[in-house]
Amino acid sequence: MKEDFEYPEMTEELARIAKALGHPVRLYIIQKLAVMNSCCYSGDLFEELPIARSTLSQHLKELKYAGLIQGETEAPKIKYCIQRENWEKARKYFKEFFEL
Amino acid sequence: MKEDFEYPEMTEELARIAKALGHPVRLYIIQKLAVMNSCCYSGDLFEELPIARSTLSQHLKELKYAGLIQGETEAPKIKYCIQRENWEKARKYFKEFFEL
DNA sequence: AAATCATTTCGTTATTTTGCGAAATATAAA
DNA sequence: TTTATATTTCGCAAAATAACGAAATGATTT
Repeated sequence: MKEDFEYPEMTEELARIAKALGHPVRLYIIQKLAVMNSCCYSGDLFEELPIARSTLSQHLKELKYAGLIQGETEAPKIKYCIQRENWEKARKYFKEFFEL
Repeated sequence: MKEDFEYPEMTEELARIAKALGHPVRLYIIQKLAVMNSCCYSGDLFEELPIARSTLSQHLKELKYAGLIQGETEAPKIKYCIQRENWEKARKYFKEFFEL
């Protein structure tokens, strides 16, 4: 019974998203990109945030891996924007989770 | 300028909450307690989840630390319920975050 | 007082995360 | 083709997380 336990539908996916949002730097970035509906370059964020470029890059990578953002080359920069499709899905999941 | 950087209001708190929700076991527990509006004992959860009691206890501790749940002694058991006040705050924060 | 029950804390191990600076990559400008 | 620009990857270290079983705790029943 406990061997073949499975989490209900959303649970694992929602946990993954929550985890990706579970760091101030990443939340800050998402806030900027999704909530304020803007795109930006790694360099822009570096100017604002008190962390090294490489650290920032790691966080961007994680958000990308989680599917929440996407990077579009605009050489020599990379323009990061929200990944609308997945973002909407995340919104929906959280909404369901919170008010159901 | 970057030395005295500060995250906007909610950011750190929301990140803390998101982090606490960022694990399937913890999300499952919250789902049970908050969404289904039920309380339960550690033992109940142990029966369902495929993890050791001690591991479960750790997760409960984290959720308690994050302020999302509270434990009320009902000896020799401990009845865990959602911490409504903080839960509503979390809801509000997420709501703001997601639809603003 | 001893045995039982529900749960937590402790000690340990393995893995992941967070952070940095240095070096690498890739493109554009000189 | 060299130089400059923007960003990432690499290699590393420190800290946090996740997991377990064994031992401890605290309350209740026998």
